[in-house]
Amino acid sequence: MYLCGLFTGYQENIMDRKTRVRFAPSPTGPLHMGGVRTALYNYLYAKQNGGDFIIRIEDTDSHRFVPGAEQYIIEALNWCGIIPDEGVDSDGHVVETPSEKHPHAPYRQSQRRSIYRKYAEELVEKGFAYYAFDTAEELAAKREEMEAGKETFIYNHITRKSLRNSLSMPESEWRPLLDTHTDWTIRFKMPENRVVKMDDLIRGHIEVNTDTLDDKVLWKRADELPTYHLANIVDDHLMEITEVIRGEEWLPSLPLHYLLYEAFGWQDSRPRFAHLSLLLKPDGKGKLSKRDGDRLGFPVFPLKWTNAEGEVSRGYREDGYFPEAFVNMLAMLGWNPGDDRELFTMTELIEAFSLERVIKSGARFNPDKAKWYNKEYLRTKSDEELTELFIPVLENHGIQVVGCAKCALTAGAEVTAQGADFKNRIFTKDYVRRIVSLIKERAVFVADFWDIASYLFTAPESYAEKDAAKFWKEENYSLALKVADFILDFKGEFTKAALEGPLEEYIRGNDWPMGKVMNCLRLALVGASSGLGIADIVTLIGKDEFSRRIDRITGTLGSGK
RNA sequence: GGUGGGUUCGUAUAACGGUUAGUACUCAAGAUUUUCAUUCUUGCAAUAGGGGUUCGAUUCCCCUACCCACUACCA
Repeated sequence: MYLCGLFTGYQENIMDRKTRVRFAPSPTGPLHMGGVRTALYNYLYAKQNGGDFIIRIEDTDSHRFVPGAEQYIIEALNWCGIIPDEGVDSDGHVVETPSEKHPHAPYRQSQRRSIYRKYAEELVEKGFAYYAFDTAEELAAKREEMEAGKETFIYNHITRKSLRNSLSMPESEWRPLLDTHTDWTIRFKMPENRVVKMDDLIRGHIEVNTDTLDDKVLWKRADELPTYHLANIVDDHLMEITEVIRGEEWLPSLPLHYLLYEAFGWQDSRPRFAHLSLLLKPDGKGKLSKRDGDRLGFPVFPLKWTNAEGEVSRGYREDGYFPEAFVNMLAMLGWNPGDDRELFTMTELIEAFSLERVIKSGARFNPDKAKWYNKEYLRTKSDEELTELFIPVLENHGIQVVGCAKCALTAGAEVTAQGADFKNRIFTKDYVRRIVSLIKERAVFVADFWDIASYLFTAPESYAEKDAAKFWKEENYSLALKVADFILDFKGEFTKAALEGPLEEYIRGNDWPMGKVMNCLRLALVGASSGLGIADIVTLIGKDEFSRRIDRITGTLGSGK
């Protein structure tokens, strides 16, 4: 009866509370895409439940701090559209002083130092923890010694008696050490032979015997900082976190965390836990690492990162991925909506997400699928938007884009009716937009536009040998030149719609081989036997440029007629 | 080694204990097209192995194998 009452008390308590989840990264380097996924799932869960998504920086390891990592993490999440409700201000800085919107500041654990010591000592007073005076060297030696005898050293109820701590020594002996020594720790006194019963939102019921666990360090005197375990429980409690959604690597520490909540007397408000599986490398075995990205040619980080040694790691953003595509791809790696839908906006993800449908097993990352997502998102973008994105790419290739024909004049060029000045490499935005609308279905990234359509901005500099050998034959190009003349003499409106029909009629009417003739022209215009329809190309580049390209190829490849 | 978690086509995944085991990516073939690409159609391809429970197991239980994590005064 008593236990039953406790249980319902816990349930009611949790049910009444506003959903509050946190993403608590350690600023030890750039945020891995697996980390982004964890943040995303937290965010989706919070928003679905009308709750808060909180950022907390877990920088309790002073030795592993990496400058810039914190800012990187915030910027990466921001790029993904994962916007925190609490912990980070609108300028992207971690909040350091409490306010109405950020009542639990500071959100950086190194700035919450003073909070943790009293909690650690409370545990000692209650008998759930103790002071340990063994130096790191002593423990390492002990560990080595036991491993030599093929035994595993665990700091637990068996070994702690023979080690230097407040449990094995008389108080008169250890008490003074608290002042004279500066490298003692507070360790959790792991109970003997107790089965901890836990529930995970994704994995279900789990039981672990405490005899397999060790007395974890909770607080370090040397730097006056807690370890992850203590800081995490204290902060989650203080920040009123309702669900902890984190990586699988934390599952083994869950019993400790349960026991800590119990020791503090917080078991009734303990958050619920969900442990996410890891992201695995595309091939072979093991988890996804930066090396796999380098080896297989894809980013593992959301944003580009340069480390202290100057090594650069590519990012999804810099590689040309749309954040929506990246987020969508990540969401589907380990979760599915239960039906065949694959394309989701953030809003749709918030609606459809559920922890129940998160997959337990590790998910291999598939770079091909990531590209497919980008391709799908690329074609949903408007021509205007894509044009704006394409312009910087063009500029990198020495192409100038102007707003209109008049603007071209002020830029010292005169564009054709189509909006092109090939000599000065100046084109109107409208010209670019027409091209974008024609080629966007062929691309995965905006940067691909150049590879696909450079011939619409500059004449080909070389001609694909294989294609030339196949199509540039006397019987073909003599006919192609006649077709070129037909196009040049075309009196109707010079648009694809007007030209296409008559052009085809002309060739078929003469009973000429359509494929061969067209590819001859294409070779002259594109430099290869690929690309848009001839009518598209010529009406885009205009008669002058068309004629120039025909002349060039006859001199280059032809018999010099 | 110990503890915990996991295992459906190559990959991501679907399937109240009853399906010809579905879908997407990749790959291949075909159709369309003036080429390429797109698009469309088709195809290849999976329940790790062994025991149970059951009329019936991808689904529940056990064992084995394999994979992953943890086993730090790191998170």
